[in-house]
Amino acid sequence: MSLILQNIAKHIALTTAEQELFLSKIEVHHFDAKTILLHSGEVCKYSYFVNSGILRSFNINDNIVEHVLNFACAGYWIGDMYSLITQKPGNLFIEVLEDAELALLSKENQEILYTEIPKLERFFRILTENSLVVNQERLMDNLSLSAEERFEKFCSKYPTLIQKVPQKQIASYIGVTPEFFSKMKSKILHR
Amino acid sequence: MSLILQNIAKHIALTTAEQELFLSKIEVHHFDAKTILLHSGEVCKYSYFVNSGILRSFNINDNIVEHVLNFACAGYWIGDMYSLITQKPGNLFIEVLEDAELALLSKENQEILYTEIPKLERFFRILTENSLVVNQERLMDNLSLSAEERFEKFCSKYPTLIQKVPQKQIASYIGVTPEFFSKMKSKILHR
DNA sequence: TAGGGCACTTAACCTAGATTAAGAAATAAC
DNA sequence: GTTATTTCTTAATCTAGGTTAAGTGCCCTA
Repeated sequence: MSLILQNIAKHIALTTAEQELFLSKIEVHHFDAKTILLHSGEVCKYSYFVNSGILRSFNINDNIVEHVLNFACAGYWIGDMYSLITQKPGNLFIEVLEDAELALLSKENQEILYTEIPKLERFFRILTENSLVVNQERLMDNLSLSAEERFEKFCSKYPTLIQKVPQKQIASYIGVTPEFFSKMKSKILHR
Repeated sequence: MSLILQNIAKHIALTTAEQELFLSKIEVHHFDAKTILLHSGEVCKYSYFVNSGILRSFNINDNIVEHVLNFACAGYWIGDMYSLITQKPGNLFIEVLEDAELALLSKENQEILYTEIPKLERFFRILTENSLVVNQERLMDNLSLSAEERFEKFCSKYPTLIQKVPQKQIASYIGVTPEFFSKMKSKILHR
């Protein structure tokens, strides 16, 4: 069974017919690393489910500094939630960091699926709740932990990412400059 | 019509019977300022909808420093989302800051309502999506804006709160110490 | 009406992390 | 295989915001 159906099955039970309907509403595509799926200023039309590869969402401040909002690897969804909801231009970029196979669910198809398989409201509610919890924890961590502690948490939470994404992006995710991150890293190693 | 039904009506349409069913599943109570509705370490049993008054959720770090996660005034929901979802002990406190009338929706009744009025899945999905968007923006703000800029945003977003909640709690919400907040405030005034 | 706490202010000093800059190492491009 | 570009490191210097501490005003409640 496809990863996305496994993902759904963790929270709700779909009949075979519903599964087929769901699959008929998504498009699976391959994207090369460095592809930008969404630019700041565009309206986000899709939720992206990651079958394989790694993506990130980020914004750019004053045309200079990047800030990573999220990483997504296999089994995760990613998108610009603000832009998806409002269908107004967002300020996020979504980029492929490592060659990826993605399942694209368009906003329109998502709405169609909600009416045809109301159970999916439940699925996406649960998904969103979980994201919210993770986000709230990260927010509190940013308010209360040191950069080093945030890095430790990142390591235990996303052990696979550390080898795979450029460390300046991890620095950005935990909220420090690449230079400070490098200093911190060598400080940790030398003890 | 009660505030909570108006709130729901913004996103989904309930029949009169459904409205009555919904109301039968919530308890409306009055709480005095300073009441702690939820302590860190407890399992959160209710979502709280604010009819009037002001609440906040916060955690306490190393038994010393408070960090405000959210304020809630009339028309807002508040709870410990992590604990509500998992039904495990959370680390948030929920406190009444200003005498409040609250509608309490227990986790069990919420689940019952989901089965009896499936449309409510949609309502709470939308609610959670909106919270997530707000949270993500706050996270990015904490990564990219100065304390002063965060304060300005807070002022334009929650103008009513500034007069009503102790400023050390606003300081905590935007992520600075009360001392620095005070310094910053007088700097802003003197120009 | 006193007095014990909070909330707020002010000021001196301190530090985690930013900035700037320049070189080394790794990737990518040709 | 060489050059160009990006990433990472190191180090000096700087600053936003933290810490400590002492003092002021203000509810409270007795």
